[in-house]
Amino acid sequence: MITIKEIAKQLNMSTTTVSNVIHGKTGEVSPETQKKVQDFLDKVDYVPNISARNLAQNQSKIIGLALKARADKYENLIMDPFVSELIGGVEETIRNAGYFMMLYISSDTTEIMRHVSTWNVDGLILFGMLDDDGIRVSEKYKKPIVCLDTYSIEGLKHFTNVGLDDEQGTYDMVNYMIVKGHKRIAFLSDNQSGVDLARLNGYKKALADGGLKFKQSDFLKIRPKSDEIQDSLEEICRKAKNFDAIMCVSDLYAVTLIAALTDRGIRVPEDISIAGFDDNMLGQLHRPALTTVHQDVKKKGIVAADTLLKQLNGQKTPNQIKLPTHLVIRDTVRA
Amino acid sequence: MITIKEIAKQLNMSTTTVSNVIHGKTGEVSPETQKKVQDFLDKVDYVPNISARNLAQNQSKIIGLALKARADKYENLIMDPFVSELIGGVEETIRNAGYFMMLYISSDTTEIMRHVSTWNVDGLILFGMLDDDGIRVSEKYKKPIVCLDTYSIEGLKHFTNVGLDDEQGTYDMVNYMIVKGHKRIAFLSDNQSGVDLARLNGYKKALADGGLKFKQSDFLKIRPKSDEIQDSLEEICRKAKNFDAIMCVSDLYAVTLIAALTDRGIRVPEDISIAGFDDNMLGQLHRPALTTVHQDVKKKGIVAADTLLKQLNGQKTPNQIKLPTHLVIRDTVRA
DNA sequence: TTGTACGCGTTATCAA
DNA sequence: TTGATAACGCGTACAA
Repeated sequence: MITIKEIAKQLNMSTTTVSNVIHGKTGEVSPETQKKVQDFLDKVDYVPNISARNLAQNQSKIIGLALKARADKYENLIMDPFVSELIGGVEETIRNAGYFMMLYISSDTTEIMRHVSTWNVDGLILFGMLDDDGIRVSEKYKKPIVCLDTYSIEGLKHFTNVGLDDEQGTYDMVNYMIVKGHKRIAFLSDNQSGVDLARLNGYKKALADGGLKFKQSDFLKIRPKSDEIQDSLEEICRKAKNFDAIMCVSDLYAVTLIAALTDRGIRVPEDISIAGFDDNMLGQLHRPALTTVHQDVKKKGIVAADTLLKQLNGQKTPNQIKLPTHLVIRDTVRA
Repeated sequence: MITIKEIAKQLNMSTTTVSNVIHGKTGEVSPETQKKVQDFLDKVDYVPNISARNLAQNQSKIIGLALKARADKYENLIMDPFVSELIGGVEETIRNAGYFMMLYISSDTTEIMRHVSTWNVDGLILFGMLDDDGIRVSEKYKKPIVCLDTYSIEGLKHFTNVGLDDEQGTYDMVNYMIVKGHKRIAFLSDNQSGVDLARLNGYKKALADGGLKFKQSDFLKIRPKSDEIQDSLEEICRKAKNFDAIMCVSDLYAVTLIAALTDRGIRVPEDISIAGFDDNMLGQLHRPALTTVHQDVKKKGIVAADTLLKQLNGQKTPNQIKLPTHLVIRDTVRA
């Protein structure tokens, strides 16, 4: 691990000169010395010490990707194909821009913020924030933040959010179900806030526009914790008799539900139609192939990272970026 | 971002004292001053600057998780449930031990090593290394390394490898197939080195022990690149007629294959039996549920991180750690 | 028990 | 065109 100081000593020159060559400030140094340094550099393959650089420049070249895990979903979070696709998109974009990515998963916002400030992280991508988190974050942290799939959180409103046209997505799908003759359509999710709420609203709107009435019992709540999910599915499958179709809030839940239904002799789509949301490999590899709402998760990650990079360069970015969705009609909704 | 220096100034004492209190060196400082500092600390919530600390101590508290992506599989790598489960296990363990995780994905070993040395990473978890990578890595990097699923790579032999009893896993499954009356059994994979080779060997051994002969044509090669996979599957499905069963090297491939077979009217397990390897959600949610070899991927990540942490504490660790596998008999191998 | 002073590797300022 | 030197924030040996 050779240092600039050491190089300067061996070459009988000052650290400034070496540093200038390293940073390509060609105007500041004569061609001869330039070459001399460059040759030496090639020989010893010098690697800068980022800690020292960070200290001197008060920046870190780190972008933090903080995933807030709901306690009841932690085990699922990292397994969800959604998350890994997202990470893939973000990591690639960040790396290509010469930044580094630090991944932090926690259910404790305070902990996340401590982590971020010790490392003097240059920018932050936040996923899974809700309720009062926003205020605490924006109090502590004064650098660029991009949120992902975050709806109207007080205190985060002045940050850019990269999201999806969730409402339109479920609207289109439920509308499609109605057109195909389904009347009793349920909605399945594990909560009613944020993204899930938006998708629920799209579903309700489609019902209303189709002349159907939404009843509280049309909302099916799934409890994803591993010690509750079986009971939860049992209950949902019992209620399934009352419906022609179920709009699920994610592909994961759709596929999980279909498996549970199949185990109980209820056929999809003959007995009941099921649709998902995400269009990930879970549904693509499923047979019958899952009818679902497509979103480009990797793109979401790329756009989020790109937006943050723009902010880091001092550019303004819009308050909301909504990526489109489209229907992927396959085989789990009866035609 | 308050600094120790600033705190010392405001409290009219030296930085040493403040630093001592922060590090709990209670013997060095009187109870009164201790309390005074502590109170102040709580009020301003001081966060240490890690860059400065790293520089002073020549360590980073960072553990690098480097995933080497084969160029032909990059898009699949991050989507594979295997990787996200692994990341989950590693991240959690590292975080609980007070370390930080830096994730780096690349197909270029040199790039990975540059990254690692700039950050002065304290320890490294390496996944997906092969061939000559090992030598280059161990030349550049003199700190603890733990490899994951790495077989006998020259130059990495003196590092601990956390792996699986891959050979036993496929042996057990193929043996089970034979017991159930299958005779013409193929093996499907995308390469024949490392983990895949070990699993192939287990398969061959089971064939031999069952009195069956292995022919070169029993190896089915799948090409996972998105522009080749369809052709590849077409070819494999054509060959499938010649077999009673196919042992797939992963659940992902097993499920992919079953979907392709189903699309062509070939039924599993009635017409052909399929087994996977991994036991991830892909197979669990599949119907018919996938018969597969179980491995605990999250545990693998945890063990790898734990092993590295031990080495960081100066403990010796064994050269090889092999986690067990066991059969999960479900519905895709005909009884 | 407390304080002073220096080093870690880099960048930046300013003088030569 | 080059070189001294100060700063970044922290830890620590050593002096008081």
